[in-house]
Amino acid sequence: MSQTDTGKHDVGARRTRAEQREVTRRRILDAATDAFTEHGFDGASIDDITARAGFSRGAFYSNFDDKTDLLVQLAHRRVDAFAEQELPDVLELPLEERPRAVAAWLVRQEPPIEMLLAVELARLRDEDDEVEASLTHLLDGLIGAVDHLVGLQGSGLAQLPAAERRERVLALVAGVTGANLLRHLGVDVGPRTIELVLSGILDQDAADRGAGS
Amino acid sequence: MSQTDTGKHDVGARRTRAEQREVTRRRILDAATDAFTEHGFDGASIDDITARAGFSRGAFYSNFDDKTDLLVQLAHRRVDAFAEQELPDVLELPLEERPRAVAAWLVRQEPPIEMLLAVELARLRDEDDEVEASLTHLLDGLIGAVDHLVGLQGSGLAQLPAAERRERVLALVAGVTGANLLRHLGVDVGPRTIELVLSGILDQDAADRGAGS
Amino acid sequence: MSQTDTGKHDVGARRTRAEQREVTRRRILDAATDAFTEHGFDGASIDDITARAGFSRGAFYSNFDDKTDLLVQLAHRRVDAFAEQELPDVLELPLEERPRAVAAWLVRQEPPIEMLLAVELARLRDEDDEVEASLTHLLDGLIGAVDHLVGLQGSGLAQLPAAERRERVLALVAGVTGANLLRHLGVDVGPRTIELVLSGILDQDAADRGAGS
Amino acid sequence: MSQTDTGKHDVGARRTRAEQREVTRRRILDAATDAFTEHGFDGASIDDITARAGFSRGAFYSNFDDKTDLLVQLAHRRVDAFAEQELPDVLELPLEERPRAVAAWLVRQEPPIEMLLAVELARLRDEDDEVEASLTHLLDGLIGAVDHLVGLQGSGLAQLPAAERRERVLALVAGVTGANLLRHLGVDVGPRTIELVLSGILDQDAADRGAGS
DNA sequence: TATGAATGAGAGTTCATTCAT
DNA sequence: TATGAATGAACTCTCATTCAT
Repeated sequence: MSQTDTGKHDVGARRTRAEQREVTRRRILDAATDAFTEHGFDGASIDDITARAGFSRGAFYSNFDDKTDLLVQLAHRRVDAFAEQELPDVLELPLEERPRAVAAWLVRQEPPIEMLLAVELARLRDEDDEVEASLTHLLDGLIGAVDHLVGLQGSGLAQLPAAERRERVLALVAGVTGANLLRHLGVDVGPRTIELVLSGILDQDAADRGAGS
Repeated sequence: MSQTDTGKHDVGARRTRAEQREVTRRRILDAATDAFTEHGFDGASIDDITARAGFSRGAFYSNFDDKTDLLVQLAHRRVDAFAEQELPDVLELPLEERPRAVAAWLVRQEPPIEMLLAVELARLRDEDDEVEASLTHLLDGLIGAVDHLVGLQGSGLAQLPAAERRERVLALVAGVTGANLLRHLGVDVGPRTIELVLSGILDQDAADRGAGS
Repeated sequence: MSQTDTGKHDVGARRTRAEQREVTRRRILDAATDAFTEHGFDGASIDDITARAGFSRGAFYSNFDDKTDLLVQLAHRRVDAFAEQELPDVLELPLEERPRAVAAWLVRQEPPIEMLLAVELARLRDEDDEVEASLTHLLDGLIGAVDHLVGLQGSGLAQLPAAERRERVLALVAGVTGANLLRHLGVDVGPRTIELVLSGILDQDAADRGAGS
Repeated sequence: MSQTDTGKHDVGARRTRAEQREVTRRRILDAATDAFTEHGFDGASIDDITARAGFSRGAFYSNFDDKTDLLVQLAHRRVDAFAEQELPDVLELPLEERPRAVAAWLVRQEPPIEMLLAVELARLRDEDDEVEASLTHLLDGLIGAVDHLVGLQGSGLAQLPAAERRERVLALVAGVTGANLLRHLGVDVGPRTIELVLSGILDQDAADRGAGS
């Protein structure tokens, strides 16, 4: 959005400026993550967010267009972070242990703020095209990352027809999303629960049976 | 959504005061369901809700303590409605068709507003004991209904140890919840996806494998 | 203040309509006195008042035009009660004891709600002619009663010129009003304080000196 | 709330902001004085007050916590103003002229809003500790100022025992307060009335008589 | 006469946003 | 870039009042 780069006088001071700006942006985004988790998008005020970050409200408007822009930037950032992280090296494990390994990895993805952001983006999408794009980007990023993970399985599922494979991926995302939501609500959901969800989907036999129906 | 005519002078039925009050309450609750789905709890104003219901703002405060009370009442009502409805008669079906039948039933549970209400209740629970109780009631109701459904399977899962059975139930709730959330976000999730989630959990073999690990 | 006697259909004594109405009015006026003392005119709601009286808000509008009317009626009632009560028989006392007797009597006039009512009436007088009349009536009643009391002194002050006598009366009213106000505010004002105020005004010598200046 | 100035660029035009803020505060307090006098505390709306001051409603909340805070600040300000002003130099006058001089000074203390503020503070004192403190401060300030004035008399009253002196002071405050209240209600109370009240209290003979009883 | 559901104006307050500094 | 005073729209909630019962 606001890339600025007013680079006219490229002295040494300029890089410091850009760096400082980046630090400010990051601190506000971090504070926003906390505030949104705690009070929701509407419930978190700009004042609350900037105060957490140690700034006045003015700093916010020097770095973001408005509150919606903050949401969009935050969503982008979360997708990028999600996509960039290390995936578990499941290929080295025997087939029957893979679900557990994937489950453990997914559970580690906390806090599950992505979906809360997504819900807000969905609410605002009619008012702003950029929001719509951002929501799509967020969902595609999540689904794509899981799809990539499934592709690593090396056998069976990797060779499923595209449509069936997408069903599997969506089922995985749904299961993990739901489990995270339940945890967010205070329900005691352990890795075992997620394993249960995953094992059925990843299992070749179940897959066959499902594909056959 | 189902705007009963505002005809105050009903044809034949003269309503008692209590009945009229109940009608008003129900229409406001219906309107709130729509408004919350569309704009979220914070985003939906009392004015919006009462206008949808065909009343003035004051009618709301004549029937509810405040906005939080509305949320609590709505949650109760949804749980009750969920618990009271007909469960699919899966026992008449062959084993392999049961997941699909259950999936179809679960998909029918629209709109999937329960979890959105739950998220708001979770946000408010620290400020109000009644909210905390309401959230617990809501979750227990959902989990209990699914548990009851699982008990109807008549074989296999019904005889699992309590702990394992609870894991299965939570996994089912997580899967369906997540799928509904994805649909809410505009992702094209069909019954087939939910079947995939369910079949693995309900499947006896997968169950054995899961329990054995 | 709670007369209770919930028995709406009286067993023995069947009251006439007019009597019942008068009872309702009186209970509401009593409740209003308490509520105004506690929360002020604006701060006391019709609901609060009627609930204290054991009625619903509808009973209020069956007996009074509106809230302003209640204020007017209450003011009238207080003046009447003030005027009707027994005045202290100061003539039997020696001159130097009279101030104390009058002070004791004045202190007994609690709660000092008349002036609080007067302040509200003064605020509303521009909007309603009846209010203006009511305020005049209230003040004339108070001043008149004190004037009458002064007249009882039998000597000295009773024969002062009208203008000077009015000054004396106003000074008395001011002193007592102020003392009551201070008590209302929690200041520890005893009868001795009021005696001090009165003795100077009632005292013939002080009067002469005052008139001579 | 008390963000001490960032004090970075501390030398040039930097006072403007703090000064401007102070101007705004003062104008709102002035407007509030008028509005409260006219409509009372409950009757004066924030909108009315800020509009009189030439600001928008938001300016109010930028300078005060809430309406109660405004009341508290206003009370403090009035006490300070009262305490800081010049007292009449009564020592230069002959004894018998002192009451009149004091009366004239007291009458000059307009508008007599202090007691109206006090009544509101008394109403709110149970809900807020700061209000309680403010009420005490207000009353102590008024009583203290009058006590100081009495001390200036130089003879007689200045040497009374503490208890008796306090009675005298309270009597003075009561008299003046009551007279101001009557004026507020539209009663024609002149300086002569106040003189009457005061002369009796300040008078040495009356004092003796009072002390002797 | 008394009830209480419903009305709707208006209050206090919050908060995203602007802009002079 | 960052500050924070000021704006003003929008919100929740209160309450005097009406009216069908």
